[in-house]
Amino acid sequence: MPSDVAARLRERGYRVTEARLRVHALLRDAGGHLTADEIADGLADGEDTVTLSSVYRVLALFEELDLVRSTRLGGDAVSHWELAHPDEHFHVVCGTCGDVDHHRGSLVAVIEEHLRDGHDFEPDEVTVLVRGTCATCRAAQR
Amino acid sequence: MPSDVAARLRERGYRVTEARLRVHALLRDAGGHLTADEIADGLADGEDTVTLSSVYRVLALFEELDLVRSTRLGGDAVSHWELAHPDEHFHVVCGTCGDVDHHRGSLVAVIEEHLRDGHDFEPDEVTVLVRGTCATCRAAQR
DNA sequence: GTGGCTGCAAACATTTTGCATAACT
DNA sequence: AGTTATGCAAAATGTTTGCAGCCAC
Repeated sequence: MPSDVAARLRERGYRVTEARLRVHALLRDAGGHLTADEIADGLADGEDTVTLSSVYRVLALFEELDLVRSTRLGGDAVSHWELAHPDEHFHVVCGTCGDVDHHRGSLVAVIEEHLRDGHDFEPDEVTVLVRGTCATCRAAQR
Repeated sequence: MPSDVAARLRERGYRVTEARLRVHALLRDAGGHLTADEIADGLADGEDTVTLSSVYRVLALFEELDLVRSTRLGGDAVSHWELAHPDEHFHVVCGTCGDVDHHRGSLVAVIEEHLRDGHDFEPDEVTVLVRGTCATCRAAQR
């Protein structure tokens, strides 16, 4: 079951190009959390390349189409990108090894409900980011 | 009851300077969420000024001393800064009027407990950011 | 007086943009 | 063929850094 980027693009009147397909494929294969730079590097395959600026343009389009999501892991200046999964999840980042985990939970729903009911605030987007130390790194420290 | 920045600085061997006192005072008076640029502007008082680079250096030091906290409100590239309050809270940002609210809750504690007990992950820092539309702006839309 | 702080300007890193060429439809 | 997307280079943005002089200690 190929994720149908092509169809999604055509459907919205955008062209199906090499660059777009390759960026999407790389994000899918890598399993998430690449920077624009890493994507450009990862696509530098001998002759064929995708420029950094094109990577940014592709990612901006994909975000508009809800195909990818950008996050700011770490206090960093850099954005990280991953394929958009419909199920809500939040990021757990280990500050030592840099590993990133996805956690699913009812948490986001709880926050939304609380704000909607208790504060008449309509939530659009809820971001939860946890930084700390993972089990493996903690074991190594001892 | 003056927030004793001076004492905190001396205690750690840092000097008590005009620039540091003024940055702290501005953050306290503004009640939070200023960018480095806004701080520099806010301190441009006739003759006396604090350079943008100094603002950044002061903020970096304050963050190390746990006097301030930086957050990335919005998908923005800019950092916002506020005095560090000991009680956990998270940010609720209205995308229409730009207003920022603080909410307190047991939520952060719940997340931490879940990760610690269920996943052997030691959380350092939990960031929760909600974007949406506030009551006032929703009323105006109708 | 001395060493840490500041201002200034220049460097840096990330992301965006203008324009001519290449490529999808 | 027509128009959109790409590459390249340059600009814009936010933040950091080197260095000489200044100020808190």
